[in-house]
Amino acid sequence: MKEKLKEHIEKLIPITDDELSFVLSHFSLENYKKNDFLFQKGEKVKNCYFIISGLLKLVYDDHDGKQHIVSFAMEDWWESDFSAYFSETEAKMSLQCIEDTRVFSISFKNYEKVLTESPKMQQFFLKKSNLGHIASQNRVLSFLTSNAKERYEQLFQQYPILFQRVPKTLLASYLGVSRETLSRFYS
Amino acid sequence: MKEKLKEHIEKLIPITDDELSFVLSHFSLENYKKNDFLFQKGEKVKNCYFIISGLLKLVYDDHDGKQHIVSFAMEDWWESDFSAYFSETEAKMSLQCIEDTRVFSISFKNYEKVLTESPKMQQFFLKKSNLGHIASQNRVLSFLTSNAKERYEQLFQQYPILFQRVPKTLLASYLGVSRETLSRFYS
DNA sequence: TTGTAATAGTGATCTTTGTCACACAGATAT
DNA sequence: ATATCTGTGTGACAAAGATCACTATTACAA
Repeated sequence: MKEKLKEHIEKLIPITDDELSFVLSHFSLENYKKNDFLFQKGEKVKNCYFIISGLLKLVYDDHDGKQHIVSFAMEDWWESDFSAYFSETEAKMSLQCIEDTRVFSISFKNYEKVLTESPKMQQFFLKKSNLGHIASQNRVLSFLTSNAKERYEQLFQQYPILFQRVPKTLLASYLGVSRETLSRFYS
Repeated sequence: MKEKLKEHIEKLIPITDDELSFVLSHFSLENYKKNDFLFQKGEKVKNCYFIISGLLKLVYDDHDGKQHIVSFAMEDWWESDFSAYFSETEAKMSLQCIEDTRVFSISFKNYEKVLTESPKMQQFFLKKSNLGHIASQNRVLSFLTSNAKERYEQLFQQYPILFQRVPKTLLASYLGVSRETLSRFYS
């Protein structure tokens, strides 16, 4: 468990065991069951999560009650409603388990503490944030350059595992296409 | 000019004049004319830019030769092909002036130097990166939840100034809609 | 075990958006 | 001054995708 986070951090920044235990002391280990919410729309978002195992969806509910999946979060991902987390306000999205899930959770206060006391972790979070920004920009790009079928094929190439773990209906609402249209792409 | 960058930084992090001059010594002031490229697809991306005045487009050219606008960059914005900049590789996008433009430019080496020697600037860039990530995610969300006309209206609400400074053809390619369809939205 | 969700596939039809063709105005260069 | 390029609007038609209706299968809870 601790190893998982250590390996994850060391992909970007080398870190000693001492530093790691300092960092870990600011996280708490939490377990959730399928369909549990880590937070819901309208609630204050107190935590950011590192996913140790399991699978989640970050969902936006529009005015018609339709669900839109902003992202799937898997092992080794960080997830939250970052807008709400960093500004300590109410979530406009919900984070819900698709499978039983285990996470390390960090409060905003602790996040700030880790940042100020560990330059390495600040470097780590900066790199991580840059990568997140780039990933979102690439997703924008796929909406600009590709039609629904192409986006489906790109997703299949990038995360084939999702097609085994996630109902097609959810994939559709991640791709921005109706479930019927998605279904016709592979029939 | 220096004032502009100082005010910009201080929106997120207080900074002394000494720190500012240290930071500024790592930037260089550059001027470009309408249609000039700051970098083009395929070139190494050596710099990241803070825009003092003017207007730019970050463009992705697809295999059919169609242009897609990933973002417009205005006064007070930071822009680059961040994926290429941070990994010191070739641009997959181009950055081109829509108007005459004045920027502060910072090389990747200098960026890293500023980060390691100024904790405040590291804080600043972290916050900035988080905001960039959130903005991109919101753009994804608008593709998921809204049709072309709604996206057009959202853009008009958020950046009315663009509609005076940018040809409709470019707005269309930012919104992910054909120029003809865009034209029909307000006629 | 039986009834109820949730998931998935598919035909028919409607709506949105893209593409092609053309006209025209304004800017810019020679 | 005139030719050329850019930007824009619009009609006609084609294509992509959404919606609605119905069916079937599987998973799961009482």
